[in-house]
Amino acid sequence: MTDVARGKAFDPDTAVDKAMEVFWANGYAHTTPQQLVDALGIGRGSLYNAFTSKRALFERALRRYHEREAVQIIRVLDGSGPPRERLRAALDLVVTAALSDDKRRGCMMANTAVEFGDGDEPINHLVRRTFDRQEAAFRSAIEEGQRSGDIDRAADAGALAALFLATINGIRVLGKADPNPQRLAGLADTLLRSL
Amino acid sequence: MTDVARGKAFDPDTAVDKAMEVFWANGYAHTTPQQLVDALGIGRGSLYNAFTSKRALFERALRRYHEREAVQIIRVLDGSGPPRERLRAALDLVVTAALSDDKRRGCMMANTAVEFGDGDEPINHLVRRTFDRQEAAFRSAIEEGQRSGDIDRAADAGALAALFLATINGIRVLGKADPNPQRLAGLADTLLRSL
DNA sequence: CTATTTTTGTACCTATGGGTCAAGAAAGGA
DNA sequence: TCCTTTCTTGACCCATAGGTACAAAAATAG
Repeated sequence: MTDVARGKAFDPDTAVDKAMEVFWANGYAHTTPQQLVDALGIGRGSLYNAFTSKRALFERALRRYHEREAVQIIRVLDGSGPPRERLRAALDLVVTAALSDDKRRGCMMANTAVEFGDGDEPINHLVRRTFDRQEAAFRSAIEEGQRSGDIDRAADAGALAALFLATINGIRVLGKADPNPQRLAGLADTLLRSL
Repeated sequence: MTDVARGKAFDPDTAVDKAMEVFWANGYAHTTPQQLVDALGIGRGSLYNAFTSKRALFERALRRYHEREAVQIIRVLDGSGPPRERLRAALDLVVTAALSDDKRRGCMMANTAVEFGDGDEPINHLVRRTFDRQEAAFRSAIEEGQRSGDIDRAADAGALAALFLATINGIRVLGKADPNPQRLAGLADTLLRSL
């Protein structure tokens, strides 16, 4: 066998987590290599050696965000218990996040959607997938509620799911501008009442 | 009288309009002085002489956006005709904009809210004011509908207005990621049906 | 202990960002 | 006509962004 070489001194996985925090809080353009170096606690050379480029690291961070954060809402929706309550829990998750987010980071997916638009296909693709999945989860929960009779069967579950998706993203935007409980706290109720 | 000097060769008002387009399409961070120089058709020096800084020009551009674009929705809501129809027209305005926006510019207010968060008070203030006014306009229209009996009087007009505001901002975000008519076209209907 | 391979960190590099400035040009008054 | 004032322009400037190069260090199989 050929000789085995030195191993990494830092855990790349943890590093991606830290990078995620930085990008999440600052956005892509407003994040500098220096901030990443400081946050990850490794040298500049190691950073580029391990992650190739700022852009590539961002993509990994965004993917990580999807796995760690964006999926939470899906888990809640797919959970057990009455569908209506799951819908409420999902909305509450978003509202609570918006209100307790003192750094005003918002949602990294929404932030990225806004910052990149269609400017970068791989990234845009990730964002779309996240939105699509969340929408699908909303839809499943709504349809389940319809089957169990909790939710009006005449309603268009797909359309409602889209409305839920739009609303949570709206909450994220409003939270960025003004995390005002007066405005945000009642939204879950109001939206649920319309079912 | 003191001597009169050379007049400006360009119209600052028109220039702000042009700057608005650039910032709207690219965001603040992704806009370079060079792009502004090119778009305004004036020299670099003139630009800084007339507008002081990129930041200051952005603020003027954002203010202009408020006057020119963000107010449209308020005008529609404050207009005449049945309140429900005005609400629909306002929502349609946003949906149509999202779907026909081939540059994916989205809404400059929402974009700015996301890009800056609370990072810049004067700018954040502008964004908040726009949102507050739009929310108030939604509320007025809803209350008018309640008085005329078109809308359930038991509903909380303020809460509904917040939901409308969140929804239009959500539409803007979704439009950025994926201007998909399947998802967006029905939103106005769905939301109105909940009244 | 050594040969091999990979990591590490710092010094370095180039391009661009955002901004300033000096030298002329227009426009009216004396 | 010359003067004063303000505008215009392109050349210039500095700091930072984003990334590379390379010498030193470290880890492991033998």
